[in-house]
Amino acid sequence: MTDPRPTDAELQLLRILWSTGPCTVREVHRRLEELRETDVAYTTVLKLLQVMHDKGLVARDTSERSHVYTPTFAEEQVTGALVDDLVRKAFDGSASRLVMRALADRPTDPDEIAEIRALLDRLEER
Amino acid sequence: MTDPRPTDAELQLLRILWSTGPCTVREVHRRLEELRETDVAYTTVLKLLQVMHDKGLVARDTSERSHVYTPTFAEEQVTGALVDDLVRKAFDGSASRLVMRALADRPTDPDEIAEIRALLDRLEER
DNA sequence: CTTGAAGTACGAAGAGCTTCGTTGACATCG
DNA sequence: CGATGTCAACGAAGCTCTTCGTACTTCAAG
Repeated sequence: MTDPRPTDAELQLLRILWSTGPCTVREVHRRLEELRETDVAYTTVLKLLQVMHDKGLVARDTSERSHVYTPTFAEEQVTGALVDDLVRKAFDGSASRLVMRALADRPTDPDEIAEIRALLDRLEER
Repeated sequence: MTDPRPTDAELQLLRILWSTGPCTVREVHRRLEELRETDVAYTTVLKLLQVMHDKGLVARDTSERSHVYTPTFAEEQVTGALVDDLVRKAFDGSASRLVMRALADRPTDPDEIAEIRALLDRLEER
């Protein structure tokens, strides 16, 4: 199992793949350009996806001329790994310290607060 | 105001400065080597601190021959900026989504859960 | 005054990330 | 068939980050 921690540019493409489902390079490129304002060369996206394939971050179906790319890790796995990484490097391994910092000095929706409470309830049941 | 987002190596040094207080290069180097197992060249730490000074991450007192370095940002500011960054890049700007991910699939101390609840209470009072 | 220790400054190498141009294969339409 | 458009592959350039060696400065001890 490879390390499921993408770089920034890779994460951006993964987010497109997660939300859209399996895509050709052309589709990813189109979605990327409409997401950002700026232009991006087609070959930039192609190369990035090839690199991601080498790293094991995406699988590809080459049966058609236009290859189709799919994420190999679920979104929860990848974002979880990124959170782990930050917890380790910036919060001495304490996830709760990260949580406190994420909530402090930030307006948070009451509904979301309730949702977090519900999760805490579930956690305490073990 | 410069961007208070350090790289990984820079963060490691900042953490030493935050916990120990203003330090000379020599002191940071010693603390770093005892923190990690591996050896690090003295000039590596020196160069890193110089780069951090150029970026505005640390201030230095050059009145003595051994310069003394101090963080220019508080720990809360820097870790907060890192959290912001991750929230933006991986969670579509939703801090609560990051919180949920940080708590899911992770054994969390009951005391810490209580602490988070207390914070949520305080947040809701506004 | 000379020598050695401790310090700073500087340049450069190597790695990884991001971007893109060029090339060659392949299909499609006239 | 030949021109045109689409695609994958590849290499390379430019950037940042990290690491370290070398050279220069300063100070103190003999």
